[in-house]
Formats: sequence, C-alpha cells, structure tokens
Amino acid sequence: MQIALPDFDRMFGALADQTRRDIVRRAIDAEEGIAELAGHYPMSFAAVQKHVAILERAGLVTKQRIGRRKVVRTNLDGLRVARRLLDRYEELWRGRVDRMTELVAEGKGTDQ
Amino acid sequence: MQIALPDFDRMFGALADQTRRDIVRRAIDAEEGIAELAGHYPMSFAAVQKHVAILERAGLVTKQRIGRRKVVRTNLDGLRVARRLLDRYEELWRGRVDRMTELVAEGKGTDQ
DNA sequence: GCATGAAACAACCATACGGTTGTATCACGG
DNA sequence: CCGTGATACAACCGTATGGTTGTTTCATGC
Repeated sequence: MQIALPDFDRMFGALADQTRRDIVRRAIDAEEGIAELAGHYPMSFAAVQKHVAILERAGLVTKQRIGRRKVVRTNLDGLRVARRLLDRYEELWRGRVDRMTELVAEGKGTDQ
Repeated sequence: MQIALPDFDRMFGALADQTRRDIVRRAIDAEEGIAELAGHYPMSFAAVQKHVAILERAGLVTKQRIGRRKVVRTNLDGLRVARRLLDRYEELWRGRVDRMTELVAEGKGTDQ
C-alpha cells in the first residue's frame, strides 16, 4: 500500500460548501459525533453523514470510535495540503514579478 | 456600491476542477487570451470560456482587453482570501492545542 | 467600412450533487 | 443476549454542473 496522493478536486470540492466548512471548523475540537454535529444544521442526520463522508474522502477529517459514537476530527495535514497549493500559486506570482523587475532593471542598465 | 464579500462556495468550487486550476496557474503570467488558453485543453473554446467565467465570478481571475483578445490574469487577492480561510483553521487548531497544553500544565501543577 | 478574429450568449444533454426517507448494521449497556 | 442508540447504506428526486453546437455581438486591421 502506498499513501494516497492529494486529490485537489475532492479537497476543494469538499470545501466549496458552507455546511462542510462549518463541520471542519467544529471538528477541530474533535468533541462531537455525527448525530451531535447534525443537531447544528437544518437538515437530516443522513445529509450530515454524507457531508462528513465527503470530507473524509477528501482527507480533511477522520472518524474515531469513542463509546458508541464516532467522533469527527479535522485532519490538519489535509488542510495544509490544500493551503500549500495556494501558497505555490503565490510563489509563482512572486517569481513572475521578480522576472519583470529584472527585465526592467536590465532595461535601465543598458539605457544609462 | 460596496465591495463584494468573499463567496467561499464559489471560490473553492472554482478551484475544485483541474482545468480551472491550470488556467489559474497559466494566467499568473497574464499572457494568453481565452482562445489561446483553450488550445491547451481537450475541449471546446466555449467550455474554456465557461471555466474562465466561473473563475471570474469567484474573484480568482480578471479579464483585460488587449487588441482583439481578452487576456486572462490571475487575481492574487482572490487567492489570498481563500488561503486566509485555511490559515484561520490552522490558527484555531493551534489555539485548541494550546488550550490542551494549558490544561495538562495546570494538572501537573496542582498534582505536585 | 467591412471582413474577420475573438469573445459572448443560448439551448440542449448527460451526469454529479445535495437533499430526502427507509432499511440494515454495529457495538455498547443493562 | 438482546434492546437500543449511533452509524451506515440504498433508492430516489430536483437542480446544478460540465460539456456540446450554433448563433450573435464586438472591435480591430486592412
């Protein structure tokens, strides 16, 4: 078995829903089971269960059995994987700006 | 008129597609029009045009007319808005860990 | 000023998504 | 060991999404 490579479609797709983002936020404290989470939202237990399943497949939360509940816990590493992609874009942006600055500097240099 | 507040559903939804993420990456250099971008993907011009429109509505790119083309340019601020939300989750995580550490420390203190 | 390249818009189709209800599985507690 | 609380799974429904083709608008370059 090898570790799963990040599925950005699933990750960002999972984050593209207010309810799921709120579950991620609540699950940081890793205190609530699915039924307890469901209490916060105007939808059925099954709907919340599906949202949790989507977050789990995306690698953003894990479930841990505690007593007869399954406590949902946010997976920090998953969040970091998503964040790093955005960081990467910012790096590329910086690289572009640097390259432009360089060109301008070269222009100035040869002009004077 | 007031500035639009971030629509995370749209933002993350826009990022949840490989083609759109690739457009974001390419548009960092702000060199290609939509037709040129379309050349990179195995789909129609109209499909790519729709992807760009979705990215634009999400605040992740802008279009600028240059000659008869409309050059697509990545909007760094948009990316940062998304990134900051992920940062926020990490902060909350850190806060939780700190609180736990505090509790443990208190426990130790009273025990000894 | 008009032919044409480039972008926009509209209608349509298949499939994915977010929700529902109902049924089945699982594991603890008495 | 069996009742039950908690979770899982399946089928279904309406709407959104990602793609297509065809038509229209726009603006430049000759």
